Amino acid sequence: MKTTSRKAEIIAEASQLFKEKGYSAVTVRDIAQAMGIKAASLYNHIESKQEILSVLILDLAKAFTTGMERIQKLKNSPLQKIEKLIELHIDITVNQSEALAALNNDWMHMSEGDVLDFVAMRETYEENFRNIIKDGIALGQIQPRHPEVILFSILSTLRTLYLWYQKRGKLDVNVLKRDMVAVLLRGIV
Amino acid sequence: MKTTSRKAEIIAEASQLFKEKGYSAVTVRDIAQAMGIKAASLYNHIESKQEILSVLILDLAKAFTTGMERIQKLKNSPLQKIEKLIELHIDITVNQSEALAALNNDWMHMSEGDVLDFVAMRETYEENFRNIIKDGIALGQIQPRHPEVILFSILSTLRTLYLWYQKRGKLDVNVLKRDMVAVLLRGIV
DNA sequence: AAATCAAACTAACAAACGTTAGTTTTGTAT
DNA sequence: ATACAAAACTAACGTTTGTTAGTTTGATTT
Repeated sequence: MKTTSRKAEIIAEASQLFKEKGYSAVTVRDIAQAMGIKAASLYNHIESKQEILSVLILDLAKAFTTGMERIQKLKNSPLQKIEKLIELHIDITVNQSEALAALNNDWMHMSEGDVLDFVAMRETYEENFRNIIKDGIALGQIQPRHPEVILFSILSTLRTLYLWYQKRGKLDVNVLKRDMVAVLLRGIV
Repeated sequence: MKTTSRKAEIIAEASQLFKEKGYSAVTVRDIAQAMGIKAASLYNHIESKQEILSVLILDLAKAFTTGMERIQKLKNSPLQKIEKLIELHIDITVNQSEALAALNNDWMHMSEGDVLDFVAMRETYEENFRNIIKDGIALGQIQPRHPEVILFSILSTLRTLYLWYQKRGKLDVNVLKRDMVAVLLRGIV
């Protein structure tokens, strides 16, 4: 009863190394050693080192896109949608912090075509997020500040959450969601 | 009348490349080409590729430490000190965005000793920031939420500001400061 | 017992890496 | 003109890189 394919194991092991040292500083021999095999053996399962990176990043990008599409369809207010988006990021962070590191730091090392796909998905995601913020401002639910500053402030916090979660003793996810929503939406004063 | 040393020019050029591709993906031949010289010629001015990275990161870390020490001595309230810290980060971002990228992403590629120095400086900085937040909570100036969540939320936004500043048409610095202070301290609702 | 198949292995490759040694060029001061 | 120092050059080095080719191992199926 094999539950995970060998390829998936390799990708999981590689993602941890990528998170620690970055894609370019990790060699295929590092990955092989972490698996307890020789470097050449990896190529029975993967096409290239770059393929590992692309699988990691593009799968995760799709998860964000899917989540955004689901939330957009809800009959909620803009503010409630932003709460859902914060929860989406936290859920993904908790389950995929290694892939998140690669997505944040190493996307430019994918093949040219994959980079184009990724950047397009990213821009669409940000555009959708920005529109929800603008809707909230139009409805008077959100303060009339530059939407770009609001978007950036929320997204940068959520995107680097993976660096803190785990270092600080893996806080309870529900407590984290509640506190993050409070701080990001209502400030600290 | 030489105004900048050749070494400083190399470090400036390298920092731009590091920002785009990361330290490990940039070769000394890349740096040399950007300077219009051969790779070996670099070594008339620098000791190693790693030295460039360490100069970039440790100089910047010292700027943060110095700024923190100056602000701590002020006779201001905790909230006013946090405002000053936000302004400190923005000033540094505007003037040194390339070095900030290296500090955020490539500090682990310095020599072992330099990494230890850097991590110690970083922890001290965060500890001082956290204490200011705690003072604000004790005084009732800041809402009684987990200080760690507040610290993380503010710092992660400020640390990744370099990714947005410039992409979004180089906003006016004073406008940026005002908006960032408003969003980070008073939220968006 | 024979055949199959996934997954490991050894050996080697050409290219790219950071760095060194020694030499030549270039501009400035004597 | 000569001397000097800064800064470039050519040539090469030993390693490490990602990857390929062909072979062996070990378990499962026929």
